[in-house]
Amino acid sequence: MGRTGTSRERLVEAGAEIFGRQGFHGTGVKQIVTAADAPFASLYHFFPGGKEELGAESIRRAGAHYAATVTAKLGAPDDIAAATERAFAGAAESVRDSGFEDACPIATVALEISSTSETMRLACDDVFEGWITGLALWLAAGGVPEDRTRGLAIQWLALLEGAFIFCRASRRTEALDSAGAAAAALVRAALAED
Amino acid sequence: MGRTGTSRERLVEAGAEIFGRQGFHGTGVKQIVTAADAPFASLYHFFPGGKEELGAESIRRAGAHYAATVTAKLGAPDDIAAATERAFAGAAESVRDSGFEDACPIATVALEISSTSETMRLACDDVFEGWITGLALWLAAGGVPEDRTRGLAIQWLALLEGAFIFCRASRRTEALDSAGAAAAALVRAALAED
DNA sequence: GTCTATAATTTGATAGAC
DNA sequence: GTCTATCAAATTATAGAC
Repeated sequence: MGRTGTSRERLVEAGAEIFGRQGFHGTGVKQIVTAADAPFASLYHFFPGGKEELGAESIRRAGAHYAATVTAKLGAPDDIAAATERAFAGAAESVRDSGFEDACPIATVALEISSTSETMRLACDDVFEGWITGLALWLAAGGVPEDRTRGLAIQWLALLEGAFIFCRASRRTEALDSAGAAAAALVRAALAED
Repeated sequence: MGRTGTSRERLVEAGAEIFGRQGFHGTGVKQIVTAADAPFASLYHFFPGGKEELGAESIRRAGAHYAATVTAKLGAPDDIAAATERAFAGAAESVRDSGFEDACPIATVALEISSTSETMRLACDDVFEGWITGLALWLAAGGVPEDRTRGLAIQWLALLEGAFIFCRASRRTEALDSAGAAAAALVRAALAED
Protein backbone atom coordinates (compact mmCIF):
# COMPACT_ATOMS: atom_id res chain seq x y z
CA MET A 1 0.00 0.00 0.00
CA GLY A 2 2.22 2.82 -1.17
CA ARG A 3 1.38 5.50 1.32
CA THR A 4 2.28 9.13 1.04
CA GLY A 5 2.55 12.08 3.38
CA THR A 6 4.48 12.48 6.58
CA SER A 7 5.33 9.65 8.93
CA ARG A 8 2.56 10.80 11.19
CA GLU A 9 0.12 10.78 8.31
CA ARG A 10 1.15 7.32 7.21
CA LEU A 11 0.81 5.95 10.74
CA VAL A 12 -2.77 7.16 10.98
CA GLU A 13 -3.61 5.79 7.55
CA ALA A 14 -2.13 2.42 8.35
CA GLY A 15 -3.87 2.40 11.73
CA ALA A 16 -7.22 3.22 10.19
CA GLU A 17 -6.84 0.31 7.81
CA ILE A 18 -5.33 -2.35 10.05
CA PHE A 19 -7.14 -1.67 13.31
CA GLY A 20 -10.38 -1.74 11.36
CA ARG A 21 -9.59 -5.11 9.89
CA GLN A 22 -7.92 -6.90 12.80
CA GLY A 23 -9.30 -5.05 15.78
CA PHE A 24 -7.41 -3.09 18.38
CA HIS A 25 -6.06 -5.83 20.61
CA GLY A 26 -5.48 -8.07 17.65
CA THR A 27 -3.02 -5.66 16.12
CA GLY A 28 0.51 -4.97 17.28
CA VAL A 29 1.98 -1.53 17.01
CA LYS A 30 4.93 -2.96 15.16
CA GLN A 31 2.68 -4.09 12.36
CA ILE A 32 1.28 -0.59 12.04
CA VAL A 33 4.72 1.00 12.04
CA THR A 34 5.94 -1.44 9.43
CA ALA A 35 2.91 -0.98 7.20
CA ALA A 36 3.28 2.77 7.51
CA ASP A 37 6.93 2.46 6.56
CA ALA A 38 7.63 4.81 9.46
CA PRO A 39 10.46 4.84 11.96
CA PHE A 40 9.45 3.02 15.09
CA ALA A 41 10.42 5.94 17.29
CA SER A 42 8.13 8.31 15.46
CA LEU A 43 5.11 6.47 16.84
CA TYR A 44 5.87 7.72 20.33
CA HIS A 45 7.18 11.00 19.01
CA PHE A 46 3.90 11.89 17.33
CA PHE A 47 1.64 10.02 19.70
CA PRO A 48 2.89 10.35 23.27
CA GLY A 49 -0.21 8.46 24.35
CA GLY A 50 1.08 5.44 22.46
CA LYS A 51 -1.19 2.86 20.94
CA GLU A 52 -4.32 4.33 22.48
CA GLU A 53 -3.72 7.79 21.06
CA LEU A 54 -2.91 6.40 17.63
CA GLY A 55 -6.01 4.25 17.91
CA ALA A 56 -8.26 7.21 18.63
CA GLU A 57 -6.93 9.15 15.69
CA SER A 58 -7.14 6.10 13.44
CA ILE A 59 -10.80 5.72 14.36
CA ARG A 60 -11.53 9.31 13.39
CA ARG A 61 -9.68 8.91 10.15
CA ALA A 62 -11.41 5.67 9.25
CA GLY A 63 -14.76 7.17 10.14
CA ALA A 64 -14.24 10.21 7.95
CA HIS A 65 -13.04 8.09 5.07
CA TYR A 66 -15.99 5.74 5.29
CA ALA A 67 -18.44 8.63 5.52
CA ALA A 68 -17.03 10.04 2.31
CA THR A 69 -17.34 6.69 0.57
CA VAL A 70 -20.94 6.14 1.62
CA THR A 71 -21.91 9.72 0.85
CA ALA A 72 -20.57 9.30 -2.65
CA LYS A 73 -22.44 6.04 -3.03
CA LEU A 74 -25.72 7.56 -1.85
CA GLY A 75 -25.59 10.41 -4.33
CA ALA A 76 -28.19 13.14 -4.61
CA PRO A 77 -31.35 12.73 -2.52
CA ASP A 78 -33.82 12.37 -5.38
CA ASP A 79 -35.18 8.92 -4.65
CA ILE A 80 -33.82 8.13 -1.22
CA ALA A 81 -35.55 4.75 -0.97
CA ALA A 82 -33.98 3.53 -4.18
CA ALA A 83 -30.65 5.04 -3.17
CA THR A 84 -30.89 3.18 0.14
CA GLU A 85 -31.33 -0.09 -1.69
CA ARG A 86 -28.36 0.71 -3.91
CA ALA A 87 -26.22 1.59 -0.92
CA PHE A 88 -26.90 -1.70 0.86
CA ALA A 89 -26.37 -3.62 -2.35
CA GLY A 90 -23.10 -1.79 -2.83
CA ALA A 91 -22.07 -2.59 0.73
CA ALA A 92 -22.85 -6.25 0.15
CA GLU A 93 -20.76 -6.29 -2.99
CA SER A 94 -17.87 -4.57 -1.29
CA VAL A 95 -17.97 -6.91 1.70
CA ARG A 96 -18.02 -9.93 -0.59
CA ASP A 97 -15.18 -8.55 -2.69
CA SER A 98 -13.02 -8.20 0.39
CA GLY A 99 -13.53 -11.85 1.23
CA PHE A 100 -15.81 -10.77 4.08
CA GLU A 101 -12.92 -9.09 5.84
CA ASP A 102 -13.81 -5.43 5.45
CA ALA A 103 -17.18 -4.19 6.57
CA CYS A 104 -17.51 -1.37 9.08
CA PRO A 105 -14.04 0.07 9.69
CA ILE A 106 -14.65 0.94 13.33
CA ALA A 107 -17.28 -1.44 14.70
CA THR A 108 -14.82 -4.06 15.89
CA VAL A 109 -12.69 -1.54 17.72
CA ALA A 110 -15.77 0.22 19.10
CA LEU A 111 -16.97 -2.96 20.77
CA GLU A 112 -13.52 -3.88 21.99
CA ILE A 113 -12.70 -0.64 23.74
CA SER A 114 -16.03 0.92 24.72
CA SER A 115 -15.63 -0.22 28.29
CA THR A 116 -11.88 0.21 28.66
CA SER A 117 -10.66 3.30 26.84
CA GLU A 118 -12.57 6.51 27.26
CA THR A 119 -10.56 8.41 24.65
CA MET A 120 -11.15 5.77 22.00
CA ARG A 121 -14.77 5.38 23.02
CA LEU A 122 -15.29 9.09 22.53
CA ALA A 123 -13.66 8.88 19.12
CA CYS A 124 -16.09 6.14 18.13
CA ASP A 125 -19.03 8.04 19.51
CA ASP A 126 -18.03 11.13 17.55
CA VAL A 127 -17.73 9.15 14.34
CA PHE A 128 -21.09 7.44 14.77
CA GLU A 129 -22.72 10.71 15.70
CA GLY A 130 -21.30 12.31 12.57
CA TRP A 131 -22.65 9.50 10.43
CA ILE A 132 -26.07 9.81 12.01
CA THR A 133 -26.35 13.56 11.57
CA GLY A 134 -24.97 13.39 8.03
CA LEU A 135 -27.40 10.72 7.01
CA ALA A 136 -30.25 12.57 8.74
CA LEU A 137 -29.51 15.64 6.63
CA TRP A 138 -29.59 13.58 3.49
CA LEU A 139 -32.91 12.02 4.49
CA ALA A 140 -34.33 15.45 5.23
CA ALA A 141 -33.27 16.67 1.80
CA GLY A 142 -34.98 13.62 0.38
CA GLY A 143 -38.30 14.54 1.92
CA VAL A 144 -38.38 12.83 5.30
CA PRO A 145 -40.21 14.92 7.92
CA GLU A 146 -37.73 16.70 10.18
CA ASP A 147 -38.92 15.02 13.35
CA ARG A 148 -38.25 11.61 11.84
CA THR A 149 -34.84 12.10 10.23
CA ARG A 150 -32.60 11.35 13.20
CA GLY A 151 -34.49 8.28 14.29
CA LEU A 152 -34.61 6.95 10.77
CA ALA A 153 -30.89 7.56 10.30
CA ILE A 154 -30.16 5.54 13.44
CA GLN A 155 -32.39 2.71 12.24
CA TRP A 156 -30.76 2.77 8.80
CA LEU A 157 -27.27 2.60 10.23
CA ALA A 158 -28.16 0.02 12.87
CA LEU A 159 -29.48 -2.26 10.15
CA LEU A 160 -26.23 -1.81 8.25
CA GLU A 161 -23.99 -2.45 11.26
CA GLY A 162 -25.96 -5.44 12.47
CA ALA A 163 -26.02 -6.98 9.01
CA PHE A 164 -22.26 -6.49 8.74
CA ILE A 165 -21.77 -8.70 11.78
CA PHE A 166 -23.92 -11.49 10.38
CA CYS A 167 -22.34 -11.27 6.94
CA ARG A 168 -18.83 -11.55 8.27
CA ALA A 169 -19.72 -14.53 10.46
CA SER A 170 -21.68 -16.34 7.76
CA ARG A 171 -19.61 -15.31 4.77
CA ARG A 172 -22.81 -14.68 2.94
CA THR A 173 -24.55 -11.43 1.97
CA GLU A 174 -28.05 -12.56 2.89
CA ALA A 175 -28.19 -10.33 5.97
CA LEU A 176 -27.27 -7.22 4.01
CA ASP A 177 -29.88 -8.06 1.42
CA SER A 178 -32.57 -8.36 4.10
CA ALA A 179 -31.35 -5.30 5.94
CA GLY A 180 -31.35 -3.23 2.76
CA ALA A 181 -34.94 -4.17 2.08
CA ALA A 182 -35.90 -3.19 5.61
CA ALA A 183 -34.07 0.13 5.43
CA ALA A 184 -35.76 0.97 2.15
CA ALA A 185 -39.14 0.04 3.58
CA LEU A 186 -38.58 2.24 6.60
CA VAL A 187 -37.59 5.12 4.33
CA ARG A 188 -40.71 4.67 2.24
CA ALA A 189 -42.88 4.57 5.33
CA ALA A 190 -41.32 7.77 6.62
CA LEU A 191 -41.90 9.47 3.29
CA ALA A 192 -45.52 8.33 3.30
CA GLU A 193 -46.10 9.97 6.68
CA ASP A 194 -45.68 13.31 5.01
CA MET B 1 -19.40 -15.33 40.65
CA GLY B 2 -19.63 -18.56 42.56
CA ARG B 3 -19.54 -21.06 39.77
CA THR B 4 -20.47 -24.68 40.05
CA GLY B 5 -19.91 -27.85 38.09
CA THR B 6 -16.69 -29.39 36.88
CA SER B 7 -13.54 -27.46 36.08
CA ARG B 8 -14.35 -27.83 32.44
CA GLU B 9 -17.81 -26.47 32.99
CA ARG B 10 -16.56 -23.50 34.97
CA LEU B 11 -13.99 -22.66 32.32
CA VAL B 12 -16.66 -22.48 29.65
CA GLU B 13 -18.93 -20.41 31.87
CA ALA B 14 -16.16 -17.98 32.69
CA GLY B 15 -15.13 -17.81 29.05
CA ALA B 16 -18.66 -17.09 27.92
CA GLU B 17 -18.85 -14.23 30.35
CA ILE B 18 -15.42 -12.67 30.04
CA PHE B 19 -14.76 -13.10 26.33
CA GLY B 20 -18.16 -11.56 25.70
CA ARG B 21 -17.33 -8.55 27.79
CA GLN B 22 -13.66 -7.95 26.95
CA GLY B 23 -13.32 -9.55 23.57
CA PHE B 24 -11.11 -12.44 22.57
CA HIS B 25 -7.76 -10.75 22.15
CA GLY B 26 -8.46 -8.48 25.07
CA THR B 27 -8.72 -11.39 27.46
CA GLY B 28 -5.86 -13.50 28.74
CA VAL B 29 -6.35 -17.18 29.42
CA LYS B 30 -5.04 -16.68 32.91
CA GLN B 31 -7.92 -14.39 33.72
CA ILE B 32 -10.37 -17.02 32.59
CA VAL B 33 -8.69 -19.75 34.58
CA THR B 34 -8.65 -17.57 37.67
CA ALA B 35 -12.29 -16.54 37.31
CA ALA B 36 -13.25 -20.17 36.80
CA ASP B 37 -11.31 -21.10 39.90
CA ALA B 38 -9.86 -23.93 37.86
CA PRO B 39 -6.36 -25.38 37.85
CA PHE B 40 -4.35 -23.80 35.10
CA ALA B 41 -3.35 -27.15 33.68
CA SER B 42 -6.95 -28.20 33.21
CA LEU B 43 -7.38 -25.62 30.48
CA TYR B 44 -5.07 -27.55 28.19
CA HIS B 45 -6.28 -30.85 29.55
CA PHE B 46 -9.88 -30.24 28.56
CA PHE B 47 -9.16 -28.03 25.57
CA PRO B 48 -6.13 -29.32 23.69
CA GLY B 49 -6.78 -26.62 21.12
CA GLY B 50 -6.03 -24.04 23.79
CA LYS B 51 -7.55 -20.60 23.82
CA GLU B 52 -9.19 -21.02 20.44
CA GLU B 53 -11.00 -24.19 21.40
CA LEU B 54 -12.17 -22.71 24.68
CA GLY B 55 -13.23 -19.62 22.76
CA ALA B 56 -15.37 -21.60 20.36
CA GLU B 57 -17.12 -23.46 23.14
CA SER B 58 -17.58 -20.24 25.12
CA ILE B 59 -19.27 -18.68 22.11
CA ARG B 60 -21.72 -21.55 21.84
CA ARG B 61 -22.44 -21.41 25.55
CA ALA B 62 -22.96 -17.65 25.55
CA GLY B 63 -25.18 -17.92 22.49
CA ALA B 64 -27.38 -20.57 24.04
CA HIS B 65 -27.65 -18.67 27.28
CA TYR B 66 -28.62 -15.44 25.55
CA ALA B 67 -31.16 -17.21 23.38
CA ALA B 68 -32.82 -18.58 26.49
CA THR B 69 -32.90 -15.14 28.06
CA VAL B 70 -34.41 -13.44 25.03
CA THR B 71 -36.89 -16.25 24.45
CA ALA B 72 -38.12 -15.86 28.01
CA LYS B 73 -38.38 -12.13 27.56
CA LEU B 74 -40.36 -12.47 24.33
CA GLY B 75 -42.96 -14.77 25.84
CA ALA B 76 -45.89 -16.24 23.98
CA PRO B 77 -46.49 -14.99 20.44
CA ASP B 78 -49.84 -13.31 21.03
CA ASP B 79 -49.01 -9.76 20.11
CA ILE B 80 -45.57 -10.04 18.53
CA ALA B 81 -45.32 -6.35 17.73
CA ALA B 82 -45.86 -5.35 21.33
CA ALA B 83 -43.56 -8.11 22.50
CA THR B 84 -40.90 -6.80 20.13
CA GLU B 85 -41.15 -3.38 21.69
CA ARG B 86 -40.91 -4.88 25.16
CA ALA B 87 -37.88 -6.93 24.17
CA PHE B 88 -35.95 -3.92 22.87
CA ALA B 89 -36.96 -1.89 25.92
CA GLY B 90 -35.77 -4.71 28.11
CA ALA B 91 -32.49 -4.88 26.23
CA ALA B 92 -32.02 -1.15 26.69
CA GLU B 93 -32.64 -1.45 30.39
CA SER B 94 -30.26 -4.34 30.75
CA VAL B 95 -27.52 -2.60 28.78
CA ARG B 96 -27.92 0.51 30.90
CA ASP B 97 -27.90 -1.50 34.11
CA SER B 98 -24.59 -3.08 33.16
CA GLY B 99 -23.02 0.35 32.71
CA PHE B 100 -23.11 -0.20 28.95
CA GLU B 101 -20.67 -3.07 29.26
CA ASP B 102 -22.87 -6.05 28.44
CA ALA B 103 -24.86 -6.08 25.25
CA CYS B 104 -24.51 -8.91 22.73
CA PRO B 105 -22.34 -11.61 24.33
CA ILE B 106 -20.71 -12.71 21.08
CA ALA B 107 -20.69 -9.74 18.70
CA THR B 108 -17.30 -8.43 19.78
CA VAL B 109 -15.66 -11.80 19.42
CA ALA B 110 -17.46 -12.46 16.15
CA LEU B 111 -16.00 -9.34 14.57
CA GLU B 112 -12.56 -9.97 16.02
CA ILE B 113 -12.11 -13.50 14.79
CA SER B 114 -14.27 -13.83 11.66
CA SER B 115 -11.27 -13.46 9.41
CA THR B 116 -8.70 -15.30 11.50
CA SER B 117 -10.21 -18.33 13.21
CA GLU B 118 -12.41 -20.63 11.21
CA THR B 119 -13.47 -22.72 14.17
CA MET B 120 -14.59 -19.70 16.17
CA ARG B 121 -16.19 -18.13 13.12
CA LEU B 122 -18.25 -21.28 12.61
CA ALA B 123 -19.29 -21.20 16.25
CA CYS B 124 -20.52 -17.63 15.82
CA ASP B 125 -22.28 -18.50 12.59
CA ASP B 126 -24.05 -21.41 14.27
CA VAL B 127 -25.17 -19.23 17.14
CA PHE B 128 -26.49 -16.50 14.90
CA GLU B 129 -28.21 -19.01 12.68
CA GLY B 130 -29.87 -20.54 15.70
CA TRP B 131 -31.11 -17.16 16.84
CA ILE B 132 -32.48 -16.40 13.39
CA THR B 133 -34.36 -19.66 13.00
CA GLY B 134 -35.65 -19.52 16.56
CA LEU B 135 -36.95 -16.01 16.14
CA ALA B 136 -38.41 -16.89 12.75
CA LEU B 137 -40.43 -19.68 14.34
CA TRP B 138 -41.75 -17.29 16.96
CA LEU B 139 -42.72 -14.78 14.27
CA ALA B 140 -44.47 -17.50 12.30
CA ALA B 141 -46.42 -18.51 15.39
CA GLY B 142 -47.34 -14.88 15.77
CA GLY B 143 -48.91 -14.70 12.35
CA VAL B 144 -46.14 -13.59 10.00
CA PRO B 145 -46.46 -15.20 6.56
CA GLU B 146 -43.98 -18.08 6.22
CA ASP B 147 -42.09 -16.56 3.32
CA ARG B 148 -41.36 -13.47 5.38
CA THR B 149 -40.31 -14.95 8.72
CA ARG B 150 -36.63 -15.54 8.07
CA GLY B 151 -36.03 -12.17 6.46
CA LEU B 152 -37.90 -10.40 9.23
CA ALA B 153 -35.95 -12.29 11.89
CA ILE B 154 -32.69 -11.16 10.30
CA GLN B 155 -33.88 -7.55 10.18
CA TRP B 156 -35.06 -7.73 13.78
CA LEU B 157 -31.73 -9.07 15.00
CA ALA B 158 -29.66 -6.76 12.83
CA LEU B 159 -31.45 -3.79 14.34
CA LEU B 160 -30.67 -5.14 17.79
CA GLU B 161 -27.01 -5.83 17.07
CA GLY B 162 -26.42 -2.52 15.33
CA ALA B 163 -28.12 -0.60 18.11
CA PHE B 164 -25.97 -2.40 20.68
CA ILE B 165 -22.86 -1.00 19.04
CA PHE B 166 -24.17 2.58 19.09
CA CYS B 167 -25.41 2.27 22.66
CA ARG B 168 -22.11 1.03 23.99
CA ALA B 169 -20.17 3.77 22.19
CA SER B 170 -22.55 6.55 23.20
CA ARG B 171 -23.49 5.26 26.64
CA ARG B 172 -27.06 6.14 25.84
CA THR B 173 -30.03 3.96 24.98
CA GLU B 174 -31.35 6.15 22.19
CA ALA B 175 -30.27 3.73 19.47
CA LEU B 176 -32.10 0.81 21.07
CA ASP B 177 -35.19 2.94 21.44
CA SER B 178 -35.13 3.82 17.74
CA ALA B 179 -34.27 0.29 16.71
CA GLY B 180 -37.10 -1.13 18.79
CA ALA B 181 -39.59 1.17 17.12
CA ALA B 182 -38.31 0.11 13.72
CA ALA B 183 -38.44 -3.58 14.54
CA ALA B 184 -42.02 -3.25 15.80
CA ALA B 185 -42.99 -1.33 12.67
CA LEU B 186 -41.48 -4.01 10.45
CA VAL B 187 -43.36 -6.69 12.37
CA ARG B 188 -46.62 -4.80 11.98
CA ALA B 189 -46.04 -4.34 8.28
CA ALA B 190 -45.36 -8.06 7.86
CA LEU B 191 -48.54 -8.90 9.73
CA ALA B 192 -50.51 -6.52 7.54
CA GLU B 193 -49.33 -8.32 4.40
CA ASP B 194 -51.36 -11.28 5.47
C1' DG C 1 13.07 13.24 13.80
C1' DT C 2 15.19 9.15 13.53
C1' DC C 3 18.42 5.50 14.96
C1' DT C 4 19.53 1.08 17.75
C1' DA C 5 18.94 -1.40 21.61
C1' DT C 6 16.43 -3.01 25.21
C1' DA C 7 13.45 -2.72 29.24
C1' DA C 8 9.30 -4.50 31.41
C1' DT C 9 5.37 -7.00 31.08
C1' DT C 10 2.13 -10.14 29.33
C1' DT C 11 0.95 -13.57 26.41
C1' DG C 12 -0.17 -18.55 25.08
C1' DA C 13 1.62 -22.81 25.97
C1' DT C 14 4.45 -26.88 27.87
C1' DA C 15 7.30 -30.11 31.00
C1' DG C 16 7.49 -33.25 34.42
C1' DA C 17 6.45 -34.55 39.15
C1' DC C 18 2.61 -36.22 41.84
C1' DG D 1 -6.54 -34.37 36.92
C1' DT D 2 -3.86 -31.30 39.16
C1' DC D 3 0.54 -29.22 40.83
C1' DT D 4 4.65 -26.06 40.22
C1' DA D 5 7.75 -24.15 37.46
C1' DT D 6 8.93 -22.26 33.39
C1' DC D 7 9.53 -21.42 28.41
C1' DA D 8 9.47 -18.87 24.15
C1' DA D 9 7.39 -15.34 21.93
C1' DA D 10 5.03 -11.18 21.49
C1' DT D 11 3.57 -7.15 23.48
C1' DT D 12 3.89 -1.91 24.67
C1' DA D 13 7.03 1.28 25.78
C1' DT D 14 11.53 3.76 26.85
C1' DA D 15 16.65 5.17 26.88
C1' DG D 16 20.20 7.45 24.88
C1' DA D 17 23.10 8.34 20.82
C1' DC D 18 23.00 10.90 16.50
